[in-house]
Amino acid sequence: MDNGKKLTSQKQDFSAWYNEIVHQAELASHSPVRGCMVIRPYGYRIWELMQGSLDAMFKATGHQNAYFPLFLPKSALDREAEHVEGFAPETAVVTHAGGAKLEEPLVVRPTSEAIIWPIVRDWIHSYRDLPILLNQWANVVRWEMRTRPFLRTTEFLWQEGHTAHVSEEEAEEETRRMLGVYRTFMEDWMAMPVITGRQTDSERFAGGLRTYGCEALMKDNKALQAGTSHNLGQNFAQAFDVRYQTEAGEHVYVWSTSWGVSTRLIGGLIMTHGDDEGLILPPKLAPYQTVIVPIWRNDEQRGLVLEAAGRVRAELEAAGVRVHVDSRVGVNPGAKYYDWERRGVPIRLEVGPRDVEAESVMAVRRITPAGADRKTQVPMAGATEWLGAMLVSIQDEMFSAARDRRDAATVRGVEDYTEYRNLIETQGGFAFTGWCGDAGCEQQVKDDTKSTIRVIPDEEFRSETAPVNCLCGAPSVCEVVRARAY
RNA sequence: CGGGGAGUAGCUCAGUCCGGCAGAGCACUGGCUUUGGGAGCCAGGGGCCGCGGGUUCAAAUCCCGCCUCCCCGACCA
Repeated sequence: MDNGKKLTSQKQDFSAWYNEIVHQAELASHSPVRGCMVIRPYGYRIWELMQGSLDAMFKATGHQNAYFPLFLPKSALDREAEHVEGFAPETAVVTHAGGAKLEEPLVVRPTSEAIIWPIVRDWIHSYRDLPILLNQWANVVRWEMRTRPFLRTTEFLWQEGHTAHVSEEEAEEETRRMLGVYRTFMEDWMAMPVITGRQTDSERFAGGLRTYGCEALMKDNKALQAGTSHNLGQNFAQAFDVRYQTEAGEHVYVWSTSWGVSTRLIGGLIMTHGDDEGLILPPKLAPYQTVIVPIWRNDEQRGLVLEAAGRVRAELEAAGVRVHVDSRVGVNPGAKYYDWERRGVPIRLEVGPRDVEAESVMAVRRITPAGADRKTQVPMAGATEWLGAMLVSIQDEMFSAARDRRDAATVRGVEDYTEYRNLIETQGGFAFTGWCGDAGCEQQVKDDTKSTIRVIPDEEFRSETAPVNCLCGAPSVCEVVRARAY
């Protein structure tokens, strides 16, 4: 399963630590194709669990799944000027197919607005056809210069929501609603706290009106944009002539939105919770919420222990717990412990002859640091209730720990530029500062410190007293969150 | 595209300076003994030494050309 080596220290080289976890926890493999990734079954199972809960939330907010073509005619992408300018440098283009040169090149979708709206426009005639609330689970391709497993890959899996509305207010409401859905998912399922807010114009979706995002802070104090929600205004409706007839009989353009999260979230999960022993998964997204490791010395004990393990498993399964019995022969219990710790399983249950005798199981929580007293003896009779409650508790503890770490790495009220630069270069983290609103100033700080304005935070995240000045000394027009980011 | 590094077994690499049978650890296969924190012994399998050319009796090693990957920057969900 692995090469038996300890992980490197995350303090020394977070990037190497991250890559080792990805490989040792069997989440992904390198692809022979540049910058692409192979998601292995264990990693894909995490994605499936993410898909499941997100999809349920999309359905609960009235959305329906659909599927649209992988290829965009180049002319369609060209329809929205800012959109094509934003995405053209990173598109892959098919020029030949069927043994001949194509009359019109096809662009492998970097996002699907340019294929969805030319199609969906024919579904919309009247105000009674609106809103259109669609979601697509798909892969997209963006030819980025630099790639990292899950965080930035040439090809990635995601969901993209696309909606059309009768008014700007409705579109804005939808944009904000889905940002909220993302936040709920990230915090309640991933146990990853985020700051929500609006992006500055320089970070806005190409062709959109307003972009909102969720920003998380990784363990190395770098920010990760975990999801975005865009109010596209009428830009795409105009580009693709998507109109409807109002009650009064006028033909007017729809207001559209789009929003997406990707397999990048798996990277966020790793970098929010992992430690030197490997991955740590929140119970709600763990392929196995518990793994039972049977321990025996001879065939007789093996029979007894496996029988007891089987009973515990059956009871847990009946209670809806995702459980696995690691009954591999010829692998020592210790080796199994390391395997499942590396793969982030929240609770390990050990069942040996002594436990069978005492009618109990030995439970070990992944989030408790290695040490003498981390094992808890749990009576077999109440094991299912104990474990169910413990999974809930672990989910909460993980969120609290991540939020505390994020808050501890957050600084407010910095106005002096030297102090800011020093902060970013030494400890990193989120810095709440003022901003003059000038894009030139934003760019200057970026060039200078490699840090960017991550988000203009929503009200609940703002400081009690608004900053007076921007880092440049000019009066601040709004508070912003700055950080170095992935 | 600029700066640096590396291509040898599934993985991590040694061997290259100074040419002479293709190597180690881990992983894998079989056998026996083991199993409460990464088991031991024995026996095996596995190679286009990145690619092409050149020098030489002889090239992983020297020479020429090419390709690829990784790291740091510029781009980004």
